[in-house]
Amino acid sequence: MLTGEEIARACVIDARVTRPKKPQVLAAKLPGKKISGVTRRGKYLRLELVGGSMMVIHLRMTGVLTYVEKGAGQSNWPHLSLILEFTGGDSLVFQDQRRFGTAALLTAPEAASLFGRLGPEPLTRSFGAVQLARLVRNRKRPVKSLLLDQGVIAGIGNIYADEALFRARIHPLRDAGSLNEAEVKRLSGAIKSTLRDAIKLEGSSISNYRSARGRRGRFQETFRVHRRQGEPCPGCGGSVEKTRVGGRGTYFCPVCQKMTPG
DNA sequence: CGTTAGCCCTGCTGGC
DNA sequence: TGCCAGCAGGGCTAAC
Repeated sequence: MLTGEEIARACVIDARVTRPKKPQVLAAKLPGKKISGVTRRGKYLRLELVGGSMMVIHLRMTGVLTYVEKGAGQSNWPHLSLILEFTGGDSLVFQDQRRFGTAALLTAPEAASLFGRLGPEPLTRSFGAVQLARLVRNRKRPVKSLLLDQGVIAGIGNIYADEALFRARIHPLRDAGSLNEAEVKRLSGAIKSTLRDAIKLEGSSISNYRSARGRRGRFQETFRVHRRQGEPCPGCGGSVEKTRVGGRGTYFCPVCQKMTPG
């Protein structure tokens, strides 16, 4: 249980994890801090600390956080980036194969500034067709790059954008502003159902992702188009195609996901 | 307002 | 079998 733990020591194993800030700051400032809560905003994991500051962790693609209980025994941890040791003897281990992940200690105003730049949370009750319609209105850019823009909607990654657009039967290159009312409604529902299903299956373990309890996710077993280039579309049996949108690999069914409104 | 390119990084894949 | 180029992607900056 992270909430209530007091940090005894912060060991930065790989200095790249704190970029662009200096790694010494964590080791100097974290000891003695108590965790008052654990929350998520977009793709950021937040350890809220008593006093208002915040430890903000972003796993990117290959980061893995593991909660290790006291007396769990020795374990070999490849790609170690950071270890937080708690006064009770438990610890939190951050591994990251590709070293893209980050951990930062932010003051309350710094955190407010970072999270204030993020768009709304798609899984909240207030997010729906009405709010999505406002976000796409007059936006002349591919709907997929809009979905990936964290300042527009928070938390949608490449996998989930592809899968949500397929579920909504919308071509990833459609101009966001060209979506009609029915399409906006389908897309808002598809975003929610895709994210909910992924959470239920504990995420997508394409390579090394593991939950905090060390388990692999299973959402990748249910991908309908993502990374399925050349395979049959589950909707029509046609061939799934691949293209690039905003520099990201993009998978879709050209039959089910039309460029024309409908 | 918007785009693309490049950077960061390492492990896997495919071609020869 | 072994080598090497290319790919994967989230967030950021720079250039346009």
